[in-house]
Amino acid sequence: MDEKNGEKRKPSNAVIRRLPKYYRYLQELVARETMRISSHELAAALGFTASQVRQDLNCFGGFGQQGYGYNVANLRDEIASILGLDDRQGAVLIGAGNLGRALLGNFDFQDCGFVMLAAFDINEKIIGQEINGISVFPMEMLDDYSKRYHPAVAVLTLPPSAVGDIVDHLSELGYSGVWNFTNRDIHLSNTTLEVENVHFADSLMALRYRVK
Amino acid sequence: MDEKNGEKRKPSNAVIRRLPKYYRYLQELVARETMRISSHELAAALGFTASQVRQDLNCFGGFGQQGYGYNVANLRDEIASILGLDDRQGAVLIGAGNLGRALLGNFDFQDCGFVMLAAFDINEKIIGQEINGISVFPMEMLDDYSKRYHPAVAVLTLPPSAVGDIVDHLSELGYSGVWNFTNRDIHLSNTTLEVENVHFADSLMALRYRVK
DNA sequence: TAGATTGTTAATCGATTAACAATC
DNA sequence: TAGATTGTTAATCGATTAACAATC
Repeated sequence: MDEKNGEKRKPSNAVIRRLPKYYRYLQELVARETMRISSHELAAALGFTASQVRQDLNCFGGFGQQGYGYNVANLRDEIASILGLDDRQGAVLIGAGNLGRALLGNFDFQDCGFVMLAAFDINEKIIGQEINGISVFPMEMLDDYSKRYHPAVAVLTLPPSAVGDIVDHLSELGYSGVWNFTNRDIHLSNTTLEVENVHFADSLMALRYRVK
Repeated sequence: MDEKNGEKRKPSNAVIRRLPKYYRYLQELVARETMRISSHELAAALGFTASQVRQDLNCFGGFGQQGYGYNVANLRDEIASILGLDDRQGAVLIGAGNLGRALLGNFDFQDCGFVMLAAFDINEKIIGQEINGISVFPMEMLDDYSKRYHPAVAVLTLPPSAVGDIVDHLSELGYSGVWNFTNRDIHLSNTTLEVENVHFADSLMALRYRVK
């Protein structure tokens, strides 16, 4: 096979994490009706280097044209497709407290390639509510619901104390990813569950270090 | 001077971002009354390598002891001190919507070396409320308040459309950092303002890529 | 003392940057 | 065509890993 068929080299994590930034900026350019952009311009706007931009994009294919640059709308679409944003997967939210409700109310899951299907909570006062069109079901219904609708991803916005072994359980239920807002890192090697940790505290501590 | 006085080499960003993870885990160990830990154990718990752990820590000093390892409580304190968690700086929150209120209500700013002083909003219904002991003032009071109390950091939880040139203004007001939850990247080179971007969308898109 | 584990230097690996021929 | 800019290879830089003498 000799590593020549299909895509070039497997994109590193660093590359993947830059893709949303390209996407977001290209989206802006489309809105402003900009037609073309060079790797230099793109780099300048995002604080990267032109080399880096070209290297990044060439992990996935040659989207540019010599002497011209990149077609903005086309590149935006290509990156959307690489990330999977052109195809929506189901998601549920577990823990409809303040943060959970803030996400349900304000965050655009569709933009990120997901459809928010339902929320689950243990709090009687919250169960039965509808937030931005999403119903909050009792936690006991999670299993049945998951088996019926097969959501791909669970958003964990419950208190750290309530996490327990829910992650293993989600894996058993067939989830393929977890967006983890609980204040504990989840790193499993034994399952195929993809975990994306969002650590507010880590982020703020890094800022604390820098403002000393 | 020859780069031999004081700390060894300047810690890279990658190192800084691992410090909160060490800190968090050491905090747990202290709670469990574990006395000592080796670089191997620490590495295993966090998914790093022992070499990496020792390299990281030795950016700041030799906190261990041959044949023994590291004293848990001592190392925890050292890292807290490096991050600045042993000294609190003032912070204000700008935009007391859902996300802002979720942070005010649930997030422990003290743990991260800050004291939340006040919140600001333009919404009449929110102004005057008190959330977890923090008063919400009208946006117009931000300037006076900042000049009087000199908070170090502003937490930006306002809608992207409302951001405008607030960041430049904060810089003028003497802020030294911004914790940015608005969905636009802020990268300035001209000011000394430290910016920490929290990008939910980028994070979820990265997960979307991995669950394909 | 013998065993364990650090601090630190050297080797490796991977990611970023530079350079340039290809070509629109 | 001449100028611009890509795709890609090579060079550099930085971060991670390995190795081991120092030493508790």
